[in-house]
Amino acid sequence: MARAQRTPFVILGLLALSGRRPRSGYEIRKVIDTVISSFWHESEGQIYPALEHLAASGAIKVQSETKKGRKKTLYAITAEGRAQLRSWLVAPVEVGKPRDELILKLMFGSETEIPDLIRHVEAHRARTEAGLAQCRRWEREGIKNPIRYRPFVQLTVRAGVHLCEANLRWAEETLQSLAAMNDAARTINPAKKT
Amino acid sequence: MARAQRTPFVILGLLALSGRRPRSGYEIRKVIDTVISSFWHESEGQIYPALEHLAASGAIKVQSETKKGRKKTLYAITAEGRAQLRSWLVAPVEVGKPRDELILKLMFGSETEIPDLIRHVEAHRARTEAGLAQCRRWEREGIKNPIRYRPFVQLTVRAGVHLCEANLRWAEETLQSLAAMNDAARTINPAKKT
DNA sequence: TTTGGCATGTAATCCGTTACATGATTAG
DNA sequence: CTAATCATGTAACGGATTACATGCCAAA
Repeated sequence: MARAQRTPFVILGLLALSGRRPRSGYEIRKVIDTVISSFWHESEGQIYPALEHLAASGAIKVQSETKKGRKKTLYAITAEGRAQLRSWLVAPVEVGKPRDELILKLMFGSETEIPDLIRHVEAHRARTEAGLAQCRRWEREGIKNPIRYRPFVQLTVRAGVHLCEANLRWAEETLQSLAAMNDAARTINPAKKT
Repeated sequence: MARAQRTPFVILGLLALSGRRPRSGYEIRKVIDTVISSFWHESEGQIYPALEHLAASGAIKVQSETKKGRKKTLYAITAEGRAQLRSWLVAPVEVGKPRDELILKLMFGSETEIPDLIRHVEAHRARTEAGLAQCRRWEREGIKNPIRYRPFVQLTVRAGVHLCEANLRWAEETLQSLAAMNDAARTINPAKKT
């Protein structure tokens, strides 16, 4: 049996949150790679086939619209789709198998030069700082832009904050350890460049 | 172009760390789902094909061994394989696309009952506590079991500690928020069960 | 006028997953 | 004796990724 596919539920969830307003496939794509991009992604080529399949199964309904000669296919969630979404929401969370390439490369650190590892961790720190800044912005935005599902968005933003801060603390600690290891190595072999 | 495959490099890395001792496919599998399982996994069906491919390309060499009538195929890394490993190790880390189902379900929290969300977060907390306990054990083991690559393992263990602690803090905070939201909801609609 | 964003898709391919198959050995 | 572990694989399937294709509209 194959792994449970979650793309349809992401679509259902976003259509449910959008309330009575139907959305086009393009809009769903945009929402996925902006508002939920920090904890979820979908491949481009998955959205439209999933939309088609959901419409065929009755979980969403199509409302085509022609505005200014330009046709859009808009989708709205049905009662059936909402029921499907709920049964998925209450099902136990399937925890993802870990795949952390940075940690893997550190694990194999004895096979490479310390400065290379330092570069990797510095890049990680930079990415994390950007992520934390984004989370902070979202926290502030949430306060002055109240919406029905805002409290839940805040929960996810807080997760981002906690995780980014932990990553930052670890990065600092690791950078210090690596610097110390590098100094020790240079003491033994002074030919090495910093 | 397809996504860069990392299975061969994981194998190469583990063979490099094992020093002069060659390993069987079975041993590699065991190592993957024990010592690096907290930050990396490989599917069962990937190891043997990857091993075959690496042997064909010259990155590893086969050393068959027959011990007590039982044949084992042992592999050791070659100079060529070590060079391939190093060029991968110094290449920029490819950051994984996020897929956090728990956060996703929280995001859609307005479509379900608060107690269901609480169960999800509690399960997450339990998993995280187990992970943290494991990391603590590894930290202690590392101290009394010094090996060549131990400092690098410690770096990865520290990452686990930082991340687990952050997850725990977030879980506590979130559980409190959810409890408050649940109380508020029950005040409005007292028919709901706790 | 040309760039970029809106809008909807398709196709090839590869990665990864699960499940199954097979047999020997060792510990309880 | 039998259950677990050692040991090596294979096959099918499906999901995911990337890249490409197409065309309209608005703004610079």
